[in-house]
Amino acid sequence: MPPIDMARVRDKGVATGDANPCGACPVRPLSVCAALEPEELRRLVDIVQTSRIQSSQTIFSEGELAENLFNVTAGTVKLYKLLPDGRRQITGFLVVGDFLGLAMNESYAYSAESVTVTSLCRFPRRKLESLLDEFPRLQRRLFSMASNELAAAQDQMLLLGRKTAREKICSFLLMLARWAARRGHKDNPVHVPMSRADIADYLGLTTETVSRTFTQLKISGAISLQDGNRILLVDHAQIVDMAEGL
Amino acid sequence: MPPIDMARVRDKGVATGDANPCGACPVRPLSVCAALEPEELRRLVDIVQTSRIQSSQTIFSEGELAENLFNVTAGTVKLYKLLPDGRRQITGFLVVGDFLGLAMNESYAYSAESVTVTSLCRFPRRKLESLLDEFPRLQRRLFSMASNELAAAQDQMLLLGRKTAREKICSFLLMLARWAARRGHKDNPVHVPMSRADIADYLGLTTETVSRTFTQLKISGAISLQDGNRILLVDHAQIVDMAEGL
DNA sequence: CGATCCGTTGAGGTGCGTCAACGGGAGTGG
DNA sequence: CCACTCCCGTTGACGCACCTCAACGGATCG
Repeated sequence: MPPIDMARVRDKGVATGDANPCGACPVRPLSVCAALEPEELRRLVDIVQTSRIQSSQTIFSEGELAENLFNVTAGTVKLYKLLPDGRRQITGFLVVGDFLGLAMNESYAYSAESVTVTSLCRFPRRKLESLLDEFPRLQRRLFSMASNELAAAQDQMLLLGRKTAREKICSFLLMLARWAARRGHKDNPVHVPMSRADIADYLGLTTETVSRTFTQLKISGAISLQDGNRILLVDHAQIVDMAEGL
Repeated sequence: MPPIDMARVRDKGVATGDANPCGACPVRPLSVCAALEPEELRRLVDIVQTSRIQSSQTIFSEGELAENLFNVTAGTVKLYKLLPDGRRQITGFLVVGDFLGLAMNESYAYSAESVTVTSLCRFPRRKLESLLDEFPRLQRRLFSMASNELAAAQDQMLLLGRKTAREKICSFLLMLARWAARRGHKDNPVHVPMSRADIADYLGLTTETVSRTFTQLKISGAISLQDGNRILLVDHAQIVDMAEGL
């Protein structure tokens, strides 16, 4: 997972971007840049660089000086932290519309890596921060996103600390379905772009346990594993119940 | 744990507050209200009500309409979420200077309860939000606090998902020491205001495992359990290592 | 066609949960 | 003052959910 060559990212961004890439951006309603005034949007366009990266590319690493913030416009990104001996916890997946860099001071608090082919808008941090001072609306939007992230983080703590493997897997499937619905995709069967190892590190399990739990759910008739990394939620109500331990 | 009588809270607040309680507030540097202009501070005073509550009092419950936000000026508060069968995850402890209500939309995303005798500043949510629009500085401060909370949440996910019981306990002790240091208290021995049950529900363990792990650390010579809920960190460097799995 | 990666399955071990008992401190009432 | 209860922290015995280690098949790729 080599780090991204930022010069190349910038070049590709210029190459793929048109004069006003944000004006026609189809995912704007989902993003930070939703509900900005035309004037504000133009100022944002001035500092943004779009780019497209392959899967398994490191976007930045924990502890690095945080010079750029990103908005995900396509694909999936994972955030993770490592222990010295290599144990990994994935703290979140980002999909279209999510903002990358909410939790940081001077340095990134986690590493970020693309799971699939991914499109990003890159904002130099200094410039974005001065825009924040000029446009309270933008700051308000970011604060609101941070609040939502915090609420999601609390949910994840409940999952990690108190749920069983089966409850974790069911919660995870429902989260994927909600994401798909938000993007306007069909949410059943649900597409699972990440590997078993990524799922395990997100849920605090091992790949073996993830695999076995999927098999159990399949045998019990709750789900059906389809090709193309898709999972059919056969008994949706039962999965909802199992996600909460009922 | 009966809910607080808000009328009584308000009355006590009026009773204990003086004309400009914030101007002389000793914990202001730690709080949201740090670095506000005198004019801004005066506007904040207009909407704030201070109160003091006993331990084990419910401040609000998950799912309730979020009508008030709080600032903790003394004592300790715990935030938690419950599963239908009663399993509990404490998602965080708040100490002096912490803001209560960062993660919410219309409703509270978790329940809040006092651990010790606690002093609170209460802000009606609507009024605080309109102040946010007027004073970007205030909004900036809240956003910064939310960012820090998010980074802390990521750390907690790593702890819950990937650390062993001993690593969890050592991380917890170091967190308490950092809090004490921030407050200007001596950080060794460290004061532990919460029960074993609260520690367990914060770390994703049971009270028995918490107790056993403390005993192990005591036997190994890393810590010493003192009376008055205090724990002496005998070998601080070793505890730091153990917290990270080294 | 070997090499590598990924997902699955099996066998066996263990860290932590469960259940139970006990002691000390605090509050309560006689 | 004691007797009683309740709550909390500790300790022991035991069980199990999940981890560890290992093997295997299918897919992808040079």
